[in-house]
Amino acid sequence: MRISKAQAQENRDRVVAAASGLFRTHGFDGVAVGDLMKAAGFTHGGFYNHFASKEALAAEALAGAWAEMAAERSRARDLKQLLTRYLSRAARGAPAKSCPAAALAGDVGRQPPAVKAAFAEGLEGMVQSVQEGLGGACDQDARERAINLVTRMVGALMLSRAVPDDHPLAGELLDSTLRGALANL
Amino acid sequence: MRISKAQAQENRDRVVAAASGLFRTHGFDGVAVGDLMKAAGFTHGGFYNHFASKEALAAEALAGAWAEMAAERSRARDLKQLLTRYLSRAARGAPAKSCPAAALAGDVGRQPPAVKAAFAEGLEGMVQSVQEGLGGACDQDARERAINLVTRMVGALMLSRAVPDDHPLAGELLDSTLRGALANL
DNA sequence: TGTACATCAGTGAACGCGCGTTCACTGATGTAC
DNA sequence: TGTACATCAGTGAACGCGCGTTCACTGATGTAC
Repeated sequence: MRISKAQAQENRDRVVAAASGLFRTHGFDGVAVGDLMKAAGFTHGGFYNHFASKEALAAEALAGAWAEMAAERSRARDLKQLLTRYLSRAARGAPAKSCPAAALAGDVGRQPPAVKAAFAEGLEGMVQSVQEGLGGACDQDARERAINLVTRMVGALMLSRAVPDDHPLAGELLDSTLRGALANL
Repeated sequence: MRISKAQAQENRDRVVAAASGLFRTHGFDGVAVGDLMKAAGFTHGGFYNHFASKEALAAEALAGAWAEMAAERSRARDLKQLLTRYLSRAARGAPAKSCPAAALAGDVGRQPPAVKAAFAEGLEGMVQSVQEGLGGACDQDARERAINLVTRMVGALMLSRAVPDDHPLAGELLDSTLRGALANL
């Protein structure tokens, strides 16, 4: 049952979107090709009509997740609002919709070069947009400050998720990092 | 071919030690029970004489990795030396021997409670020993500063590993974070 | 514009493979007498 | 202290299962005339 080219493209996009969320929630190895296709509303067999491999989709889904994040960053009023949202309980509990770095950096470290490259590109975009939020200065110092902010954000969110929900550190990591980061703006 | 109790305990320790390194390098899902036993010099069948499940070993190996890290922390002259080593190229390239948080925080976020609890305990120890390194103050402010330092360290090392080896960010994340952290001591 | 045929997105069964775990077995160790 | 037997750490084959990927098939879409 062949469908129109436009429909096929839309279906493909649906798979990438589903993968973008599922990978962030369960990790690359925690989601099977069949799960991805089912989440998009299809059966697993058609997967290879669209993607060369699961790995190829991983790189694409990662890029898509970064694009989502970039859009959300540009919707933030200022850096303070961005940080407050980033280091929130809501973000901690919704990895599917939040930062790819905090959700997948560990996994990506063990992925093939294509995935690492997609990750690096998105991360570079995050650093640059944080740097812009810092006031627009483009010198070396501003970039260093941006990188310092990014490493704190990602580290705190990731560590908070690694700790049991009811452990004191779960909230403390978010709150202390937010306070510390805001104080340094 | 039964062996002595002392020997059995030593063998068990060898498996935990091997797991501690392999898990940090390849992630929990990246190492099979057979790989672990082979690395310790055994065949896979005997695994369940020592451990209830792979998950049980994961929690134990994580605790072991944290103990290793704690020992290394106490060998450092001061916080400056600790940070310099933590955020080094050598540490980036040797996950098997370096911080469990930077190597496994992502994985742990998707592991069962027992593993998360072991992780949290080790992380709390890291926070406390960094706080001690900050000068011994025990007030709330000192703890917050310690947490801010820990999130930066872990975030930077993890992100650096997620980026291709030859990408500018790989070194930049380590260097900028180190400079920024040292400036804030 | 209408017709005949090639294309190809989606289906679901099937593939080989590696995984975590179980099991019968071995034989030196530990123990009861 | 010596003997007989139970224990159990380690072996390697086997288990069921889920994975990524392949394949023959379907039938509406796209295209050539």
